[in-house]
Amino acid sequence: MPKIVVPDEKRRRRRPTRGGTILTETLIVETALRLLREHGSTGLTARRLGLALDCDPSTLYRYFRGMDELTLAIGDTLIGQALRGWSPSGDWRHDLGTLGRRIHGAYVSHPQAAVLTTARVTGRANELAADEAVLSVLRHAGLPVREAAAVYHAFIDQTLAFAALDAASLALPNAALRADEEIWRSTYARLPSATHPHIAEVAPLLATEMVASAYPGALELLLDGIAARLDGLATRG
Amino acid sequence: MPKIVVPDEKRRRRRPTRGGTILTETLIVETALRLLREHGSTGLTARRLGLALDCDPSTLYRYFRGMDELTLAIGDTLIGQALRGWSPSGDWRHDLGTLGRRIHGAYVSHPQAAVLTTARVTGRANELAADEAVLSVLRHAGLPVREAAAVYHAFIDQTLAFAALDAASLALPNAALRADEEIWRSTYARLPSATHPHIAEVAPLLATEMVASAYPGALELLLDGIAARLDGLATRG
DNA sequence: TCGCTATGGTCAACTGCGTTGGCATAAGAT
DNA sequence: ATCTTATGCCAACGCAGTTGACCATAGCGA
Repeated sequence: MPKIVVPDEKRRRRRPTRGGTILTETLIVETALRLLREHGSTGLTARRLGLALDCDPSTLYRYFRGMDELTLAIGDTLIGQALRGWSPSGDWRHDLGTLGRRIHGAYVSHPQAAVLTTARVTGRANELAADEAVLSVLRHAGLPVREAAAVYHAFIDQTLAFAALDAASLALPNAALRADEEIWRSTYARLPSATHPHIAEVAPLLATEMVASAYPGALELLLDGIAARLDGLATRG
Repeated sequence: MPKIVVPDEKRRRRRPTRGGTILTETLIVETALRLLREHGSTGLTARRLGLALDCDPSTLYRYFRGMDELTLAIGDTLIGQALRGWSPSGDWRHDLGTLGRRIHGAYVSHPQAAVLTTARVTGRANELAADEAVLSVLRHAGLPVREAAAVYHAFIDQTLAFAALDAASLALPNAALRADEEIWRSTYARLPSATHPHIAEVAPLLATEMVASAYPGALELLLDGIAARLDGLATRG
């Protein structure tokens, strides 16, 4: 068994599969993303991936140590998509806002994949680049190391937390989604005001309110907080 | 197979299992919580649950339509634990803070279970009670219906989002946890300052910073925001 | 007290999952 | 042309959720 997995760059012999396709790490990841989109966050299986790539499932173990490592590669690809083409403008507020929205957006636009990876640390190239970018913006804005660390933590966790939550509800398997919608219709929308007066009162409003993400608002609040902290530093010394 | 599942209150004939235990919905849920704690968030299986309860896995289908419905019941139990013994003090800021910390705390104290349920709508009794409580606090604080709906959305999503993220990292399967820690040690802590200067600079700080949750701070920010909105309402009319 | 019936527990089986060890073969070096 | 070995394939293992058929018995009406 392949205890050793050859990294993509080091591969020399690219032998085509039974069906003629030539495998690549990126081809595998992209196909995995497609399967996730098509079949939901539990729909990525080694067998299905093998079928889609027209290769044996076990072949995948030549490229990744297991499904977990494939998951990490998928996560890093998402971060890569978020950063593609970005460069700092020099305005910290604008840059942080853009980074946050881009990362959140990349995850949310692949909700089924995001569910699998938001809470993981990949340590791969794109993740490192993103962290470096955020920290760089904070330091150039004038935050001392200690404050930069704290703010970095809040910023990245809030971004990932909302990404995870938003992605999770977008990515529910169809059955669960229908179940949740059904609960909304059959339970929340019909609650008698005798027992649940306040829910009954806002139910119609929530129907439109709850579909949008609360992230943009929360992000602005956070940026306000950072601005206040920077003001404090400037006036005090 | 049992298309019809008899709700717990309606059960009449409580026949003991092969091993003598008498099944209950709550006994099943509590055993499930124990299994989740002991075996991680993927460690709850029908077979294992049957083993722990000394009954056949298929028996569980007499109580829940499937593992998904059991999951929802587990989620509602968590919310129930969060609210147990709580009653409003009348001070909206204190009450909202307490509700947020209790809900976040209940999920985080059962991280493996939280991972499965944070993004689900159960529509069961405890969830409804929690929603009603939050909305009630907001309305009594003086927020008009429309604002209450928006703030409710931000509040509950932020609480759940951080709960989901914090729980997810606490609940990683041991293998993944070790993998992530290893990445931290082998990659982040050793990044050369030539390529990633800002990460290298804060790496020692982050080691202590990243273990704590960013939720309490984020919650206070949100409460500040609500306070400001209430001030605006008071002075303007 | 007796029997009927529906509840609720059990058994065996199906499909699909990740993963592994052994094997075959073609790509690339010589 | 030949050799090595990287890389793909095959068969199999154990475990998952779920289902249908079967059976024991609790609790009811007589």
